[in-house]
Amino acid sequence: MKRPTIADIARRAGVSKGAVSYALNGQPGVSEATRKRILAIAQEIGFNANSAARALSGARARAVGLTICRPARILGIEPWFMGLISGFEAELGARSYALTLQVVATPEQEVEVYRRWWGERRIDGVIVTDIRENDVRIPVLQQLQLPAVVIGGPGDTGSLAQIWSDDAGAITEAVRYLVALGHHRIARVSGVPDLLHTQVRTTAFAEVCASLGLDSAITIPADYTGEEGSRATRRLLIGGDRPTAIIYDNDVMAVAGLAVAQEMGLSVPGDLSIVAWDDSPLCSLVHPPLTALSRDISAYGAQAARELLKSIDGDQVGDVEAARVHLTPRGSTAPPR
Amino acid sequence: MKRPTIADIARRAGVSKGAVSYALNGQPGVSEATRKRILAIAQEIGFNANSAARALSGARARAVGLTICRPARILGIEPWFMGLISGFEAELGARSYALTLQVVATPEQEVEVYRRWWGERRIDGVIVTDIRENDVRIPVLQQLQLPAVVIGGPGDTGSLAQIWSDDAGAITEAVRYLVALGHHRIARVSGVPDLLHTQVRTTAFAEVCASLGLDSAITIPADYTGEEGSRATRRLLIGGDRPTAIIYDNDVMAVAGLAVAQEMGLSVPGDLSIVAWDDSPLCSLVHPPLTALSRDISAYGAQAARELLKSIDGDQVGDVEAARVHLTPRGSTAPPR
DNA sequence: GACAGTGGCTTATCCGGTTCAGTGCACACG
DNA sequence: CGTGTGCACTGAACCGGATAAGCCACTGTC
Repeated sequence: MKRPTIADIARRAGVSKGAVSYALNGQPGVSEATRKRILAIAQEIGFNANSAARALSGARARAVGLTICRPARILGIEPWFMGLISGFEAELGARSYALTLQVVATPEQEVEVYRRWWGERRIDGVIVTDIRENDVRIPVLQQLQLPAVVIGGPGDTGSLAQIWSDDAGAITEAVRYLVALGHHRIARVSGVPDLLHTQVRTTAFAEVCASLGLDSAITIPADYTGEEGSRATRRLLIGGDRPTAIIYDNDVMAVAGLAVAQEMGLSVPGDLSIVAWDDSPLCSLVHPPLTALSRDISAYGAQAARELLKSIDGDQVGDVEAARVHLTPRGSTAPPR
Repeated sequence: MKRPTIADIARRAGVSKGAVSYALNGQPGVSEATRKRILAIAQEIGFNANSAARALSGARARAVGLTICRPARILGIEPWFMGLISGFEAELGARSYALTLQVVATPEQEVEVYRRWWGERRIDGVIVTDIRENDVRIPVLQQLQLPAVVIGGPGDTGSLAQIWSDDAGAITEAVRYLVALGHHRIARVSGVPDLLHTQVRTTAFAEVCASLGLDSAITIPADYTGEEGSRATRRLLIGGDRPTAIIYDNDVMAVAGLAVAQEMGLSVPGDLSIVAWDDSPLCSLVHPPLTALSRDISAYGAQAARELLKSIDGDQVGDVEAARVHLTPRGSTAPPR
């Protein structure tokens, strides 16, 4: 089956290719009558502009890129990325931008992918997640002048747009809540320590615990997987004065922690309170349902996509704070007994 | 920053654009010495062929498409798609094909997306998941002559390649195992009934239960979400002669079922045995860990991508059976007491 | 020594859009 | 009636590769 081109439309409408192009793109230069006729023909023969030809003649590729740098075994179960992606799609789809995905192993590979995409003119911008301190990707993107939105700060992103949520405020709220319930020994199982938002949370956690005069406030670093979540939880629970509450940096580790508590015969929330982060449906799935720091990941993704599209359109964009993270109390938190 | 083109390379090497193109693509027509010189220059200036130009001159777009037709609230937590995607990436990345993703709401929208992609020449082929009976997408893809690999059969895919796993065999194995443990009343909570592989499983389940003379063998349809998994489980467990074992069509519903059992004060596996499907890390995350019908989803995805690339290369492809699904017994199954 | 064959390269064309510099025409105006 | 203006549209160049056709120098053959 042959794909229709603007030349086909031009022939049938008895006008030139140029006129068709103007008509289809809503440019001035054709009469209203001609435009309608051309649009009708395009509709009739099911015309879609060849994206390659369009991209080649200077216009947009009408695609944005997302690289994901996490091991495959985490990706499947981690609800974060899929939530983000469905948020992107909501915005991109509406403006018929495509989303190009690439899973990589290291930040260095991400840089390579950016360079390649840029050279190939494959995409008009990228969404950068899992930002680290002195992230190698930032200067490259600036040098390439590739529109980008950084998720996971706040951090020093130079001229790149960024969108971030107030993780420090969120963890402070969670700790205050636990203290109000009567907890004195609160621990935390964190995500990958290199990531900027992990550092933000770690610092804020230490500060609020100190300011409230808590007995103990350790953070054990983990990597978002269930295995490390279990391991960290076991380490915390076998100690002499074990914590009465644990805050986890994502919900997968929180669920794993819950299983460890059950396996050790501890009751949740009686012996141990658990607070998860992200609040995907996973949290309401288990018994007891997990208290969580909720945020609408899809909405976060949608907002990031909107900012990126703005940036691609040449609008000035800066820092944007996403909707507030809030504590959703469920059955996994209670006063310690 | 200006992107280097083959014209830049040609100028620096003192040859024509044509020669550079031959050299870069490993075509005959240039001497080994010239080829090396050209490749060295390309390397040095960081050349990447403009994908639009390449696609325009008849070559491939070097991208494949994947549409996902599931509500956003399922996507985040369902490990299946991310597993599949990371499998695709492993193969596609190696041949520097890009993966273009689109989340849609209905199969009709998927058809539209396929038509648009085809018209735009944006992709060289598509991966089709969640196939239904008389799926509307099959005839469209055949008509467009768009290379495709169908996942989720076996079904009637006409000339399209397909890859499928022996779900009937798997569920038979699970039922036989439960019967061997001493179970007589086995129930099942299925995925979306429209999907072909759900029907395959439902039929096989009914058959094996009948052939083994089981007292009861109901399948309650659900939709892969935790909520419906809980609901279906509650319906099963409040009845008079409740089942002693339940098989779930994915692991999210199985985890939800486990939570319902715990909430109702039933012991797992003492009062109720649970078998999950897919065996993502989620199954080993909860307590007790879930017995599951395991398959390597990433490997499945990788195999699908390989078949698709073959099909794009014009090779003949047909039906392929994926690696066998096998039962992984864990703590959630035991003889009924 | 004429001629075919071949390797190595150049030239020109094409893909399907966008865009800019015209062109022809109608109409207004002095 | 000549001129200016604006509109609707045409024609052609251009984006950056792939590729068919053509050209030249050299080799081998009879």
